Amino acid sequence: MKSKPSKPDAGERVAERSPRRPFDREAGVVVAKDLFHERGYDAAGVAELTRALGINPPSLYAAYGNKAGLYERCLAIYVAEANLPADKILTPDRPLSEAIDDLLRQAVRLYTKSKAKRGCMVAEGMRADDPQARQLANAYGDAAADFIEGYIKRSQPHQARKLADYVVTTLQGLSAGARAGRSRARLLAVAELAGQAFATFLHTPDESKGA
Amino acid sequence: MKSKPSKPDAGERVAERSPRRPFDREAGVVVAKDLFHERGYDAAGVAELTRALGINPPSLYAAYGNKAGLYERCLAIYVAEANLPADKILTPDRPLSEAIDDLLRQAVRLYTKSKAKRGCMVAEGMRADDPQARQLANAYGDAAADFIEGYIKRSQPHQARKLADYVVTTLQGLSAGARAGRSRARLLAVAELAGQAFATFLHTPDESKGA
DNA sequence: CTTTTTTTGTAGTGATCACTATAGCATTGC
DNA sequence: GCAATGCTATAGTGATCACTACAAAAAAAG
Repeated sequence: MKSKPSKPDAGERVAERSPRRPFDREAGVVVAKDLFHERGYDAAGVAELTRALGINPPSLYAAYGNKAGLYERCLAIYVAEANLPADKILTPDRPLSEAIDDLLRQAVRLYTKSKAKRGCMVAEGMRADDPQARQLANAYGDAAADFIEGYIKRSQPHQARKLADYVVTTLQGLSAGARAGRSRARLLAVAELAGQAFATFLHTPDESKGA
Repeated sequence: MKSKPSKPDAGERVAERSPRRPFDREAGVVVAKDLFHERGYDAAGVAELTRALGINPPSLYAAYGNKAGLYERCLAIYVAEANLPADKILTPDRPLSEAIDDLLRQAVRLYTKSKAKRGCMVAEGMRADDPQARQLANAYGDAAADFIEGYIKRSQPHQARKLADYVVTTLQGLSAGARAGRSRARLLAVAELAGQAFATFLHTPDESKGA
């Protein structure tokens, strides 16, 4: 993507002191993020986005490059907002099973916080029809999965991947359930079950036959 | 793979390459089902469908009503094909935890059987952007969830819903994982964990606070 | 045979998709 | 003030969406 070069050798004095603010780009990203979260990448059209931002299509493309560029920035602030602060939940000073249980519960609370914005924006973005959007979301999803695996590996180096896969799969299922309209209470019950299940995994050595 | 003639006295003459030959509706549904499964309802366009069926749009609409109507028939034969024969797996004569474990494992095998047709067609259809398609898929998804819940209720009448939610959530997570390209081995490991977790749920009384 | 019904192919419907060329307008440097 | 600059809105790009009017052609009915 391009940062901001308007011309190759034009004057470098580009409005650094009093930047005219035609429309707030950052605020626009927030609005677009909510719309992407609510409708999904594919269903959220450019016309709908520009209407929500109160701008016209050329302004969107001038500011963010294209639809995927705007989506990229939306994803960035979605994870930066730390709605599910994995680094705050998965801390080394608490028992592994307790941390994972907390992660799952807080995930459910996040996924069901808003009636409109259900589920995890990253997890849902990973299933977009547009390959570019999918790749963008996958990057964040993979990073989250690696983070979880790395955290588990501290306590359970042998089956960290398997356990991380279990957590990620559960999170994806919870996100799907939230998107399908399942109530917070029911999803919390599932998270609770998964959490206590995870605790039992740590007590059983490893009876899998592999694949 | 034509098993039943559409018309009793239509004769068996199946023109090989006639410019105007009637097309096999049943076979068309099978082809469309694969395409819907592979690309998803929204991404599978009518033009793509008609190209795959070797027909033109008017034939599709004359035969199936509209795109959603074709999708409905595809879903019907998808579940009728009994790729995941829940009624064969969840039988009353076997232990509950064993049956659930078997269900999860066979689900993973089904979801990862084809490289192109990943995941569960019903679960993925439940997240289509088109509300009609979503409703269609939801009908089958809810039926499956009710079936699982009813089966669990035989052995565990008190927490059947919670346990069924856990199983359904896990299935949705596995389908999402398969769709994301996660390997069969890793998903099978997750199914195994979820299966043994489910077994532990049956031994613990019920420490949940309910919803 | 002729007539009717069915079913196909050609072609095109308006709507919406992401995206942009162009020009108007406000701000900025001089 | 005056041109240069940058952002805006109007309007429209071709492509694709689901869907269909129409008529030729094949099969069925008489």
